[in-house]
Amino acid sequence: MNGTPGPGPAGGPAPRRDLAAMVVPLARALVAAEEPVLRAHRVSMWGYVVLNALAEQPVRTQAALAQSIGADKSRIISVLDELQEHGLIERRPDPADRRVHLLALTEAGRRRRESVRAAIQRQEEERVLAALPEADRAAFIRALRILSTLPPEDIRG
Amino acid sequence: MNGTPGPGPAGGPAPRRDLAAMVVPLARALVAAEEPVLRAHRVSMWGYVVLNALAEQPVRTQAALAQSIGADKSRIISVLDELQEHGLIERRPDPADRRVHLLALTEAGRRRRESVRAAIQRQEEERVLAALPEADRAAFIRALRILSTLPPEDIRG
DNA sequence: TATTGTTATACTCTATAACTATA
DNA sequence: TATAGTTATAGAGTATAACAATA
Repeated sequence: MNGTPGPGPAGGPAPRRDLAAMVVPLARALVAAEEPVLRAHRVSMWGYVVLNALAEQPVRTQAALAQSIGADKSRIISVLDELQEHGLIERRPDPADRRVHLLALTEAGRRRRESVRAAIQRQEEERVLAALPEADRAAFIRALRILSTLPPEDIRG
Repeated sequence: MNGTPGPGPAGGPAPRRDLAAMVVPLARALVAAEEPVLRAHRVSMWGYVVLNALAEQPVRTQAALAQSIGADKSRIISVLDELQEHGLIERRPDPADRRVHLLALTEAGRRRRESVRAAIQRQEEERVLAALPEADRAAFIRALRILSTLPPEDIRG
């Protein structure tokens, strides 16, 4: 309700809520906001995560892909199955080691990812970033970029 | 690895990852960082959320409390049981309406919440905010404060 | 009949552990 | 024997629905 909640006139360090207490609800809201967009584009949340991962770092084995998105290797299998059925990725056995499946985006996959991304980011600009003082937007995104790529160990201690 | 990933020289709007793709991993890392602190203070994550909620808006019914923290009323019951066992909150039947239980922090609860909060925020200053350019820190917190209190409907559309 | 707190049930995710095929 | 991918099982967390007491 008010801008500076909390302790009285005594002063002291300006009180703030814990970062987690602010970031977690924001994360939930952002994910919820993506859901209708993803549905409209016929892609699941994990499917979109995988499309992004493959677009950012072209080829990899399934285990490496899983690790890069913080998932278990068993968890992404149904996701890959579905993406493949829809023609968005290719899975081809590696001639050099027939145990591994080489992963690659198809052209359709690349296009799909682009249109989902455009729709999501447009919504973010209009509904999220627009709520911020214009002078703070760049700093906010800069901070997010830094913190989201910080190794979790650095944060845990 | 590099500051400005992505598309080549063509230009266009500076590419960025989706906000959700940055905020979700950050949220996970922040929660993971709180866990050892909470364990050391013998409070569960949900317990701490409840202590904070009660400290910020003193008295309320269980249903209202649940709603204020985005949980189902059935989900907080075991949490309240445990906090009460530990003497951190009081649950007293409302004389005016004997269906409702009036909730209140005990003095021990208030103190416990304060020490957990101090420990968590100290860690956040040292490990998270310290990673940001100093000029960006205030803007980052300002932005979080605004966005985390934005009604989810405003974000979803 | 509607509402508060509670308990019981079901469902969704996720992690773990077995299994196969290659190496 | 060790590893990549897959499948099956089990566990945690959450939501939904039924219940008793009170209004």
